[in-house]
Order: sequence, then structure tokens, then C-alpha cells
Amino acid sequence: MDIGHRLRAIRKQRGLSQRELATRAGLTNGTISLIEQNKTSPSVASLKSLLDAIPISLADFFATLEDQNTSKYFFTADEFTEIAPSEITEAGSPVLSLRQLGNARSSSLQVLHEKYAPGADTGPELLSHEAEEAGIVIRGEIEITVEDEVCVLGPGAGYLFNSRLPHRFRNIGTEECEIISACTPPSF
Amino acid sequence: MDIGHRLRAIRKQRGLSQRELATRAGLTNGTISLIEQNKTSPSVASLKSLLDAIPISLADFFATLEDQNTSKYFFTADEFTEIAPSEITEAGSPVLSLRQLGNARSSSLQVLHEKYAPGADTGPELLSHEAEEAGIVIRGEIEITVEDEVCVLGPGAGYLFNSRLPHRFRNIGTEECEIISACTPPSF
DNA sequence: ATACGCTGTTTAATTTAATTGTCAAGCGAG
DNA sequence: CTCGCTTGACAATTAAATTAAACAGCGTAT
Repeated sequence: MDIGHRLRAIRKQRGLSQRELATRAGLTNGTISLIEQNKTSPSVASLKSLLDAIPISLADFFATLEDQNTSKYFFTADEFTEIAPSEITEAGSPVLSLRQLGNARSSSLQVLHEKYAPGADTGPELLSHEAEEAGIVIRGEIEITVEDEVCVLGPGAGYLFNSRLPHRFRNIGTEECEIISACTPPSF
Repeated sequence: MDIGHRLRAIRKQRGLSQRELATRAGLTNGTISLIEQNKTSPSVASLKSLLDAIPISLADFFATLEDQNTSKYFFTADEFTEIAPSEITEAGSPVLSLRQLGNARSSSLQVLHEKYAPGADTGPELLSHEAEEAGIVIRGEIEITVEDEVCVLGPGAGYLFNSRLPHRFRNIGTEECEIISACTPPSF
């Protein structure tokens, strides 16, 4: 985890001095010096200020830092990363679970293992980017709305549509619903 | 930047208490309490310790934190089209079934519902076109070979690799194996 | 050479994060 | 209910990050 050298590399790449970056980020040059020498571990607030001033996102900063493209092809179930917005029931179990295969940032394919508790509802979403979305129901039932079309799908059934169309997923049954879905491209 | 709520959501999803996570990360429960309430901005060192103990990567943590944006659309199970080469066992049931969602020829996304009978084997394939391939195992077990790496995946596990790499699927178990997979682009 | 403007580093003072110990609330078993 | 155990939150202390200011190095122009 050499965030110091990475920060320095990015800063120099943009032709910024420590003082210049410090001013933009609302910090001091001394702080940047210490961080770049790994003599201190900045708070995420400080680091975010610095990256915003460069600018580069935290995700990209760490992505290229950690992701030294180790050829990883296989994933155990617990290596999936949960990307669902954090809705929790009173019981503490998640209403909606979207578990992503890999980090899918480097790849052009995003595959998800989805679980919808009874009553779970994504609400109408409006996605603006060009992409396609498809999936197959494994277990339970789900009501899917795309534009003005509504359909209830059971195990073995699937869907396929353009992501920019308004769409909505609702589990209207009494059983948990499980879906495997894919998305392309996962660009933002 | 609500890292507090995101950390809490992930922690609860894994069923961890503040103290439990604190022990694993080498921090204290009080610290986690403050972080989750956004009453303090943790150092990246602290945050990394926490995420390592969960585990989830910093990149994924910030990736899903920063981009929460988020005709025929529906297909019944029998509307899937079988695209596997027709191999039939003595019993008359197919050894290998690759059922494609939609015709997927017009789309840039190909999703398959795959079933491998015990002993089924795709043999080593060499695909030349640039594409990505990913999937999740629903039932049974499958041995997958990519380049020189071999892995046996069970229910919930998944794979993700570039299609031009030589790869092979073999059901080495006694049970039928079921997989949902995705491919992009589906050029033939 | 002296002075200037810039670079990045270092030290002591300050601010902030993390720890420690304590507290009340919730839950299940006896 | 009471006991024991766990959970998350809080106040005071300790540890660490951040600041402000001084430092040394390097070119360049005065």
C-alpha cells in the first residue's frame, strides 16, 4: 500500500507542486510532503480533498493502486462485492442484495447475483448511459417493469433490455427471489 | 461522501458487530462507532485495516460508494434458444445444454443458462475474437480451466475471463451442474 | 556574490483521530 | 423478573495527523 509514491506520481504527472496542490485542496504543503513519504497515513477526508483537486476519484486512485492486474479468473461466493444501496429491514437482513462478480471495473462485463426479499422494490430508475441488461430468474418470482410493459417472471424465465429505458424490479411474492444478471458495458 | 453508512451497511451485511470487526482489524469498537456516525474521518490506514478484515478492497469500497446512480423484454423459460451442439446420451437426455436468452444477435449482450451433465466436457476451445465471459454457478460443481489455471467452482462461485484465452468446462461431479453465464460481445 | 523565487523537507505546536473505560438498551436463559 | 451477555454510544485520555514556520537545495537574474 504505497499511497505516497502513487500520489506523488499523479501530482508530478499533472505538473503540480506540493504548494500548488495544497492550496487547491485546502491543506498545507508540509502535509503533502509527509504523506508522499509515507510518514503519515492521511484521513480519507484529507485524501479526498487532494484527489478532488487533482482531480481523480478515490475509486480510480485505489483501483490502479491495488489492481496490479493479477490474473484472477475464479471467485468464491464470498469474494463477490455487495453493491446494493444499504436498505436494511428491522430484522437486520438485507431487503435487496446485489452481489457483483469481480470488480468489473477493468472488465467490460458486469455480472451480478441478485436477491430480492419479499416486497423488495428497486423503484423506478432512470439510467442515462448506453448499456444492455439481461438476467435469468433462479428462484422465486419477480415483477419487472420496462417502459410501460410489466411482466412477472418465475424460475427459468429471463429478461433483456436497454439500460436507458426506465425499469423497475419488485418482488411481489412471499418467497425470496434470486436472479443472475449481466450488464454491458459497466461504464459510468 | 457518506462512508459511515456504507461501512455500517457492509458490516451488517456480513453479520459482524463493531467489536468483532474491531478485533479482526486491530482497532477498537469505539473507533468504528465514531466512523459509522461520520463523527470522524478515518485514516486510510485505519480504513484499510477495516476493509481487509471484512474483506473488501478499497477500490470496490469507493467504487460502489461514488457511483450509486444507478419490443421484447421478457422471456419465458421455453423461449430460450438451445445453441449447444446436439450431443445426446444413451438415456436420451442432453449431456450439455446451452440455452440462450433471446436471440441476442441484435444485442451486445449474450446471456446463457447452461447445464452440464456429470462427465460433460466442452474440451479445450480456442476463441479468436475479443470478448469477455463470466458466470455464476447455481447448482452442482464444475471444473474450469483458463490458460494454465484450474479451479473447481460450487454453487455461488463465479468466473470472469477474456474469451480469447483457451478455456474448458468439465463437470467432474456426480450431479448435474447449472450455470448462468454472460458474454460480450456475442459476435460469431 | 547576493538576492530572489521556487522546490521539497523538517520541527514544534495545534488540532484531530483513536483508545480506554463506562454506560444504558436489548435479548435470551435460568 | 433477574442474571449474564452482547450490542452500540459516549466522555476523558492517549496517540497521531495536520498546521505553521523555519530550513536547505537549486537555478537564475540582479
